[in-house]
Amino acid sequence: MYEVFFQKFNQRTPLTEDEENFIKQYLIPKKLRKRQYLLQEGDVCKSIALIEKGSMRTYLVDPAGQEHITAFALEGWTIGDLPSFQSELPSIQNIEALEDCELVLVSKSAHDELLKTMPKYEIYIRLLITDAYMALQKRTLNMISLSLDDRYKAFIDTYPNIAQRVPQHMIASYMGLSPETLSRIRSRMNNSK
Amino acid sequence: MYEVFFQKFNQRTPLTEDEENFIKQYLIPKKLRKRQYLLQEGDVCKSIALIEKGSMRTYLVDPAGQEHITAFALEGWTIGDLPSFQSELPSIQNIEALEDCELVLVSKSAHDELLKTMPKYEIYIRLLITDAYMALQKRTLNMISLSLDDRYKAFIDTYPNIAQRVPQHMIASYMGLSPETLSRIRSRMNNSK
DNA sequence: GCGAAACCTTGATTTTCGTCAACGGTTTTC
DNA sequence: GAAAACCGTTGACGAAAATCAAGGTTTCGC
Repeated sequence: MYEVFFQKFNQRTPLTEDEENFIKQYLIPKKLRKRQYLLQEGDVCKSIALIEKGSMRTYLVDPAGQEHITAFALEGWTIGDLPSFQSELPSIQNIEALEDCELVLVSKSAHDELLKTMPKYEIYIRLLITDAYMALQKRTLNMISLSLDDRYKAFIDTYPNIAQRVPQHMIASYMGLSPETLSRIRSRMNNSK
Repeated sequence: MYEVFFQKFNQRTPLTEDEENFIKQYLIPKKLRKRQYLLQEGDVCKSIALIEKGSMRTYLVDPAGQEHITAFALEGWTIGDLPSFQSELPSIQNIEALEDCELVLVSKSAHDELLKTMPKYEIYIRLLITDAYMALQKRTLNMISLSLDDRYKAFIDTYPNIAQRVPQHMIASYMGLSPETLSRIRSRMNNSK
């Protein structure tokens, strides 16, 4: 239990056994079945979650009622809606399990307490957010500067395991495309090689 | 000198006078004339910069040779290329002064030293990156889910001062549009009200 | 103060992607 | 095990934005 959580933590910020045990007090395990929600729009995001097992998606519903996937997450990734988590205001996003999931939750109060009492946790969080920021920036740069074909290639290269486990129409949604267009990109790529 | 820097710092993490003086040792003032560069692609981003006065842009040149503006920054904002700053590897972005600028630089070594010795600096950086992440996420969500007209309105609402100080073709570039398309959006908006 | 850039707009044409629709194959579900 | 839902592909069409081109205005540099 919590294996992946502490593996990821130690990767960035090595912990003693005592420190691990101290943190464990604050962690809450949670299981979600496929299609269950960790967060629904309108609710406050009360926890950030590390995925021990399974996969999830975050999505947004636009004014026209269309869904747009904004993030995928696999084992070892941390998810949550940061604006809602920070502000304790209702979220506009949804987070749903794509497969049966085992999660480790850190509630807002636990998070605040750990930030206050444990410098290593503060460092860990800073590194986590820094990485998230850089990944998001890379995504934004790709979105702006690459052709569709190259964006799809970049996605496959960066996240080969997502491409395998997630239906294509969701990848299209993540890329901001219609499923038909992604299908055509793929057939274009197959023909030209 | 450093007024804006400490105003922003104190806003998030109040400092005593001694603490301010401690940090001041690490700060380097720098002036840039319009069109001068803080960072050019291929170089390592050696400092993060707070803008005391002036405005800047960050841009990327794509494989086809086209420029894409990825960020604007005004007084009180902090800029730099995080992936390059963190990794000390060459950057793929350029940061250029749009007006004459007065900057406050924190070098990588100063940054690392401050992180190590001063918990309040660590907190400040975490909050800074958290805000940057949330702003970038909001931009990404808008990009994916809104119509062009609404995206432009959202930009104007969020950054009215940028819209005033920056040429429209740069805003078009930031939004990933041709200048002509942005011009037509604007005339559409004027006609319908 | 004058010439040259830079900037914004408008029109005509082309390209690209979304939408609509139909089909076949696979997986779920009861 | 059959019906239903889901999924990916393909074709025809239409809408939206890019591109190309030209003209008019403002700003900048000397």
